[in-house]
Order: sequence, then C-alpha cells, then structure tokens
Amino acid sequence: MESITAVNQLAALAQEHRLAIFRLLVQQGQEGLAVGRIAEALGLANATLSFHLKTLATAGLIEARQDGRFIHYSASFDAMNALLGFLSENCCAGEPCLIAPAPCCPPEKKP
Amino acid sequence: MESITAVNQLAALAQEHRLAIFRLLVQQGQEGLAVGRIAEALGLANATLSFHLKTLATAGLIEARQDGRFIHYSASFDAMNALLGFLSENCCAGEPCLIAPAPCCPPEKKP
DNA sequence: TCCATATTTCCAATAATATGGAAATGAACG
DNA sequence: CGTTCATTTCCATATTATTGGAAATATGGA
Repeated sequence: MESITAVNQLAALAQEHRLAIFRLLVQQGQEGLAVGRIAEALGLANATLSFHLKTLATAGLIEARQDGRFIHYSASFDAMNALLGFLSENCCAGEPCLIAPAPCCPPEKKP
Repeated sequence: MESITAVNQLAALAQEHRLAIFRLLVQQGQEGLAVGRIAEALGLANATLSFHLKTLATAGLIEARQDGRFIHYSASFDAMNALLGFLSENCCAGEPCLIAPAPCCPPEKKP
C-alpha cells in the first residue's frame, strides 16, 4: 500500500460523521445500507451526507451498489484490512507482538 | 472509546509525516526512538518534527520518555489497539468475520 | 556554575475542508 | 414516456492545519 493512500483513507475517517458512517457500515457487513437509511440513522442533511459518502468512496473505504431505486453503500473490508495491516507493518522490533488480534466476531459468549 | 478520541487519533495519523513517524515508532517497539533519530530518518526540520510529535502525543498515540539528554518517543500500543478495536466494533452483522487477524509478528518463516 | 547538545516555542502566511438549501440528475416502474 | 422517489451537484462562507527560521528552554556532565 502507498503511504498516500493510507493518508487519504485516514483523513476520510478523521471526521465525526464519516467515522460514524464507516462504523455503521462495518457493522452492517457486506449487505451495507441505503443512503436514506444512513441519513435516518445519523440525521444528516442530504448534501452533507452525499459529500461524506463521496469522500469515503473516493478514498476506497466504501463501495456503492445499485439496488432497485436505492444505492447501497458497504464497507470495503479489503481496504480496511490493507489499512490496518499498513499501520501494523513490521511492528514491534522482534519483541513479542504488542498488537491485539482482530477483536471482531469472537466465538459468541452468552452474557 | 469516545468517538471524539478516535477522530483526533485518525486526524493525527492522516498526515504524511505523522503517519511516517508513527509507523517508524510502531516498528521500533517499546524502546522507541530519540527525536534526533526520527529527524535523521525522516529529514524534517526541528520545528516541524516537534509540531508533529506534539500532535501525535496529544492524540495519545505516542508517549515521551526522558532518557539522559534525549527524549524517546514510542508508539502507544494500548491506544493503537483501542483505535483498531473501535473501528472493528460489532462488525460484520453476524456474518463470518471479514476483518483480517493482526498481521504483525506471525511465527517466523524463513525465506 | 557554565557549557554543549537536544528539543520546543513563537510567528504569520498559505492552503484545505465542512456545511446545508435549493435545484438538477438518475433510476425504476406502471 | 411521464411520475415519483432517491441521490448528487452547485455555491459561498467560516474554520482549521502546515510550514521552517530563529530564539528560548531543558538536561547532564565537567
């Protein structure tokens, strides 16, 4: 991964609304969510939401898919994995690894 | 983790020089690196480097430690883990997890 | 105490980003 | 082919970040 790509992706995430959008989409998995649903969930003006979606899409962090009259956006897990990998690259100077394993979806625990 | 914290940390990383500094420190492990060494490695003016180090430190991504006449900065792996975890939180809508396991320090392979 | 070296602060010019209302565009379906 | 609903573009304004030279500060050692 190019450093400039990572900078663009981090900049895309470094904004309250865009971070919320991205996290929401990560939680939705591959299915993603229609723009209108995102607007509902986060309460953003049309123009503002569209601007932020475009920024995230241009950075490669989310992808658009037409679905009937709707456009579904979903997180690009490939891009996300590449970015997380880039941050962790060659870490820890040979010491035991200090970066936690992927925290998502552990085998379910009952509360 | 608060969303505002994550935004600040992502903004801190969303800059070419700061990203380079952070990745360099991640690679150095807990030992870290003196400011002068970072300057050597990245070729930054004193004022510029100091500004970026302060930004990263304020965001909580790196920590300073006095070592003789030098100040060593090191990556905060706790902060890094919290940030990566925040991005991945509740991911994937119950589908099989799409986020790659931590890529660092796999059991060594000989080339 | 005083020196030498390491690091930070001060400064002000330049450049980039976030915002939402209203209008325009796009897509599907009868 | 026109209607309807979903989404994007246009616009102007206000806020915020980045830069390096020079001077100031901090530290340890003699």
